[in-house]
Amino acid sequence: MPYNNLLSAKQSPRQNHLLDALPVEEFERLKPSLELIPLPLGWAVYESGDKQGYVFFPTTSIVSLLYVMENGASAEIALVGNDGLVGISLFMGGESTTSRAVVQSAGHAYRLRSSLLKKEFELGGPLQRLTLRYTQALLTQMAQTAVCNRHHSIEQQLCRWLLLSLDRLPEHVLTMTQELIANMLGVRREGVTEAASKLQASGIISYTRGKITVLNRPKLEAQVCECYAVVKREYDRLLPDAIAS
Amino acid sequence: MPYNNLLSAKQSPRQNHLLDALPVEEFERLKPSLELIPLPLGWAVYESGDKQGYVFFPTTSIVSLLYVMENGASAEIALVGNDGLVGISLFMGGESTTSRAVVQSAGHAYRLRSSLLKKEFELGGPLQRLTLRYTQALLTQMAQTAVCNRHHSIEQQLCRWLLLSLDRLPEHVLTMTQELIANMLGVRREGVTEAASKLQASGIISYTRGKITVLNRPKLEAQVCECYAVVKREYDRLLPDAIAS
DNA sequence: GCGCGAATGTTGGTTATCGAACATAGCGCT
DNA sequence: AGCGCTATGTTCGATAACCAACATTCGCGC
Repeated sequence: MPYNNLLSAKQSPRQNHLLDALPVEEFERLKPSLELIPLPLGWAVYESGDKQGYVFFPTTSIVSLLYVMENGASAEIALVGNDGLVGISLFMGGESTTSRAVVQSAGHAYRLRSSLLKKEFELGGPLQRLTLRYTQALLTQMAQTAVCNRHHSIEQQLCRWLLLSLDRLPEHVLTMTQELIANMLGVRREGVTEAASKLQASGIISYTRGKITVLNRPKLEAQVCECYAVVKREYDRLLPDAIAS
Repeated sequence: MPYNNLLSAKQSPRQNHLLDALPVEEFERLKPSLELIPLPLGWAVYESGDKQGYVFFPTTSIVSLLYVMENGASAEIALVGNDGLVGISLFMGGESTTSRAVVQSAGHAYRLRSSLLKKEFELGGPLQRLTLRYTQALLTQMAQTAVCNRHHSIEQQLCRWLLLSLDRLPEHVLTMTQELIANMLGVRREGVTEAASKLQASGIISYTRGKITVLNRPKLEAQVCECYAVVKREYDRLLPDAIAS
């Protein structure tokens, strides 16, 4: 049963930057098939190797792309929020990926049948241009994740992760336990506890069980490694129309 | 001045798997513009932020995509050899990337004017399909690099790196100092020395100044972390026609 | 065949992160 | 209001990789 928000797609702008950046004509073609659905925390949008029937354009949710190792340990590859879409392998031609996509922050997303997006993509128009540019931005995020994993401390990585998440949320508050953050970053929970308490001591964040509030974003940005800015600049460069408010 | 190898393009197969996988018609369109040129060791095919006039299809060379940090430290993001092409940002729409591309193993590559590739890409035919699938494979490699950087020891990463390089070379010999490998992996040279001497002690490799010979590939494969196989499987899955001999 | 420079080997001390085990405390539920 | 679960805090030793300085040795060019 479709939601009645369905009809209001595009009514409130900035729901999803990719959709917003589509010219009216293209958007109108997709609109009847876009369904706004809730994404519950922890839901696996897809598993490694899954063929996906739908792609998702998050509005208020954040989806984490992560790889789960044979021994169960995991590492986040990239974050997708209202700046992008989940399911690029559809139009990249692979139909599936080696990573999982898990809802990291509950919220909503527009769902679209894969076949429809693929058809629109193959027209070679604005949607193709946008999704490919988005994919390049995602690529940069992955590359920088690799760099950050190699060279930076847990504290710096936590800062990067907080900022990336914050940019994709309407609030300054993250609903997220330290345990979950540790899974994302691929480190131990204790490491996150230590880093988080330092940030709290500096007055940059405050947290209680499962809720993290960013109190002083400028200070957070002063503390983060270069990786955050590199990724942000690249998103801004590649998707200006999808970002300029 | 074009090389006379130019005329012999496609005469010796398996030079570059992407080019080889193109249907005759598409290949014939590009053929007159493909120039086989030497890529000298250490040459920067492009720098971070460069707009690229050419794309490169390596035949016997390997190009390393790496990010150089503000403090000069670096980390490899991915390897490109005769399985792919250097310069995907061209058709992804960004025209440039945040990473550098450096020749890691000297050899040759076909060079093609960016404008020509872009034109062919925009036709939406087999070349688009192939390059996008290749990009997804590259994406998997990047993701797995991030995972490996997070979770695996220097020795495991060295094994992965050796195998990835080996797969892209005609020989079982790598011309590469430990210092350079350390730069690629983003670790200290001493760490590589230690890992390499362990591998040598096990009879898996042997090396003298700047030359590494893989003596026992099965043993090397038994030692490597899962990251190698994940990447290899994904390349095989996404580009079967470009790989089946 | 010699020597210089580059590549490799070695050492001791330092740090970040891990791993495991356990202590405390806040939230939500009844 | 209190209980219990779950989130967070803390400790210990172990380890992998770092950093810096130095020793050795190979191979290329003269």
